[in-house]
Amino acid sequence: MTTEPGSAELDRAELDTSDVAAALRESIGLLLRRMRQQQPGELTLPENAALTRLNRGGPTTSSALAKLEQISPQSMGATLAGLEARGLVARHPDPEDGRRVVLSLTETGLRILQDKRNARNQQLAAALSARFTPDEVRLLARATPLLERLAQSI
Amino acid sequence: MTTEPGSAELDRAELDTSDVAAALRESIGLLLRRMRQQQPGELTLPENAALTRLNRGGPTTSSALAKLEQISPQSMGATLAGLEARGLVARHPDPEDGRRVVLSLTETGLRILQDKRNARNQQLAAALSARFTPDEVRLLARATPLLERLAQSI
DNA sequence: TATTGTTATACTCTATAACTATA
DNA sequence: TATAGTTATAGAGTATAACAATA
Repeated sequence: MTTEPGSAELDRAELDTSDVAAALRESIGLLLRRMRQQQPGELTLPENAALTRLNRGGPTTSSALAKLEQISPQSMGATLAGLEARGLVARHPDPEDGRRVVLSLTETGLRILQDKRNARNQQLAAALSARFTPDEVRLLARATPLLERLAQSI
Repeated sequence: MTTEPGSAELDRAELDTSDVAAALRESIGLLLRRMRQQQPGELTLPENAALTRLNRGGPTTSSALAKLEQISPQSMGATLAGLEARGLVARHPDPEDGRRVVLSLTETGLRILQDKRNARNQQLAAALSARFTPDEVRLLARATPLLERLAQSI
C-alpha cells in the first residue's frame, strides 16, 4: 500500500486501480482459456463477436467490423471468410463503390447466434445457475457492460 | 424473454443466466484481444498467470501449475521454458523423485511480477482511474473473484 | 502400470507487409 | 493519393500424440 490509512480521497480516486487491474488481468486470462475450448461446430469467440456486431448494428463492411472489434482488417476478413463458407453471413458488393463489400447475417447465422442452448452458453449458464447466488449473478450482469467499456478504453 | 412478467422464481433461478453468459462471453473476448497486445519484454497473459501462481502458492511443479491454470502440461512447459530462459523462474530437480522438477520464482521474477508500473497494468489502471467512477471500480473489484470462480466452475 | 516431463506436429487467432482494384 | 479488401508470412498460445525416464 502506498497511502496512509484514512486517506479517503486517495482511496476513492487512485489507490486500488492497479490492484484491480492486475486481478482483472488474471481472471480474464483464466476465463478465456476455459471459454476458448470449443466443441466442433460451435462459434469461436471471434466468430461470435462478428455475428453479434452484425446483429446489433445491421449489415456493414469488414473494415468497419474490424474497427469495432479492435483487430486488424485482415484478421476480421479471415473470420468472415469462415463464416461465409458456412453460410452464416452473406457478402453483397456495393453497387456504388466497387471496393466495398457489405456483410449481412443470414437467417442461418441469426438462428445460430440466438441459439441460447448451444453447448457453450449452456455450460456457462449452468455454472452460473448452480454455483452462484442470484445476487452474484446480478453482480456479474452489472459488471459485464463495465468490462466492455474497459475494453473500449484501452 | 421466455417467461411471464412477475415470475420471480424463474427470474431468480434460471432466467438471466444464459443472457449473462452470452454477454460475458462477448465482453471477455473483447477485453482479451486488447489485453493481449503486448509491449516487447512485457509478461504475456500466460506468463503472468504462471508467475502469479508461483508467488501465491510457492514453488511447485509444471504439471501442478498446468492443472491450476487448466491448460495442458505441454503448454505450461512451453511457458515456463520461456520464463526460465529470461531468468524469471528457476528449475530445481527433486532429489527424492527423479521425474519431478520444482519451479520457483527468482528475485527477478518476483520483481517483474510486482512491478505495478509495467506498461500493461499502467494502461489498465489509468483507464480505470480516468473513465470509471469509484463505485464502478469497486463493482469491478467485487466481480473479479466471481470471474475467477466462474472459470474454475466450467 | 502410472506419473512427470519432453518433443513433434497442427490449429486458431492475431499481426505486419505487400499487393490489387477502385475512388 | 487514399481506401477496401486480399494474399503471404510469422508468432503466440493452445491442443493431441508419441516418447523417455522414473516410480
